[in-house]
Amino acid sequence: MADAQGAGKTPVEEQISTGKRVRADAQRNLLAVLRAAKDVFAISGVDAPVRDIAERAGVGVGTLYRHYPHRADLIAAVFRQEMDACADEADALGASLPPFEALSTWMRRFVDLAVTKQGLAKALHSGDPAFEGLPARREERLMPAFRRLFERAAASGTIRDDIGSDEFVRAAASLCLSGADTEQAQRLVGLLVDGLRRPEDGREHDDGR
Amino acid sequence: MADAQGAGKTPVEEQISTGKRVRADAQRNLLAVLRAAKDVFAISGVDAPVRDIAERAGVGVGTLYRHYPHRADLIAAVFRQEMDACADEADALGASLPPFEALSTWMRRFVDLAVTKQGLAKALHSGDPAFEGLPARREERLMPAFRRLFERAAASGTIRDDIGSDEFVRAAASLCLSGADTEQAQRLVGLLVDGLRRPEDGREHDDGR
DNA sequence: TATCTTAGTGGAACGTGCTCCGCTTTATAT
DNA sequence: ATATAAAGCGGAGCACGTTCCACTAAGATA
Repeated sequence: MADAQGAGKTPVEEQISTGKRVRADAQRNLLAVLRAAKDVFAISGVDAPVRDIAERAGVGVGTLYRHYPHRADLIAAVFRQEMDACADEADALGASLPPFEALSTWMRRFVDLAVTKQGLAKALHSGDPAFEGLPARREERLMPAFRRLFERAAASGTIRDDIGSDEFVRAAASLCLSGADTEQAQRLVGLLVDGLRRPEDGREHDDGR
Repeated sequence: MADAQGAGKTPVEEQISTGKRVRADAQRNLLAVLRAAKDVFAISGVDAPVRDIAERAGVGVGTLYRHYPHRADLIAAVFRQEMDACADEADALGASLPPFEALSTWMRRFVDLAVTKQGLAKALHSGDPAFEGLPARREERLMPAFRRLFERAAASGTIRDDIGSDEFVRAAASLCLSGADTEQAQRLVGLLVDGLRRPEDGREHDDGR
């Protein structure tokens, strides 16, 4: 049995970190497959034919299987990749936009990710070992990136101070995972974000009913 | 989508009970498929090719799919069938053998069933709606049949009175489901059954260490 | 630069699930 | 008994997953 490399490292990282020689074309192909898979999954869902992915990546199916022996490996790799990208973007937004705008912009990005995850939810809960590392990755990479954005907004005084970052993001996630499509989820989470914004001074609204 | 008929009724029962006309050949084929599936599952596991089952039953794959649109339907039907047969046998044994012998003989039969179920365990816990009715069936048909045997043995005074029927059968089941093969499970449950037998009068063994 | 070694490639080929539809068999009406 | 309707049958055919291995070309060696 091929060892499922799980969600801890990409195959390339794996190979590099274990000191093995990695051919340049192999790296290229790996990346092409990953990108193709991301697209195809988005278009046709995670049950899309392997051949479609291989074709889009411009490689043979054999190559695809070489890198990702099981479909779950590929799904995990794509998802991990997207989580990382989303986390990176949090930092980028934090460095380029004012606190509240960075947060609200990033939340839209997060919704995209979370809605996608919906389709993966069944797979995620299948107990497949390939998915084992994903929750940890979320906690260790995605959530901290989010918290930095949130806390910066909090420190700037532009958001309410009676909502915790964790409960906020959990609420957003549950909106996304409740069966809504992207449009609807964006709208609902948008409400949440608006609600988070601290009212303008002197125009506080009456939340005491 | 064809309606999964679940584990509540066999398709034939379904058709008869809904007053629909059922052709004789359809009934024959249905039974043949069920028997073939039982055999093939036993030989090759529940992932055996559909074609193998159809061939053994002497029907085309189309016929098989007509009766059991999803593999889970077939598995559920086979398993339900076996549970019922096992329950029926409890009553038959109860009517033809002395209390303790009836119980101990039936326990061997039960082990066969339970060990088989091991292979199905993953499928059972997959959440497939086809399996929904099975646990209920076990409680409503198999367990009562067992309890009748057990209580008859208890009433006849041939077994200890400090063990409940439920804990006893649960213990037996857990021995079967712990990864043992049939041989081993039979031996272990045999121990359990021997332990259940009330010691001969005047030759009580010292269980107080 | 020319040669060698072998990691890596790609796609033919095979096994399987599942569908589709022309044909067969059964049951009913006459 | 015969004709008619349709339930049911079976297996060819297609899509897909997965394996296998002859071939290609990247990188090491001299």
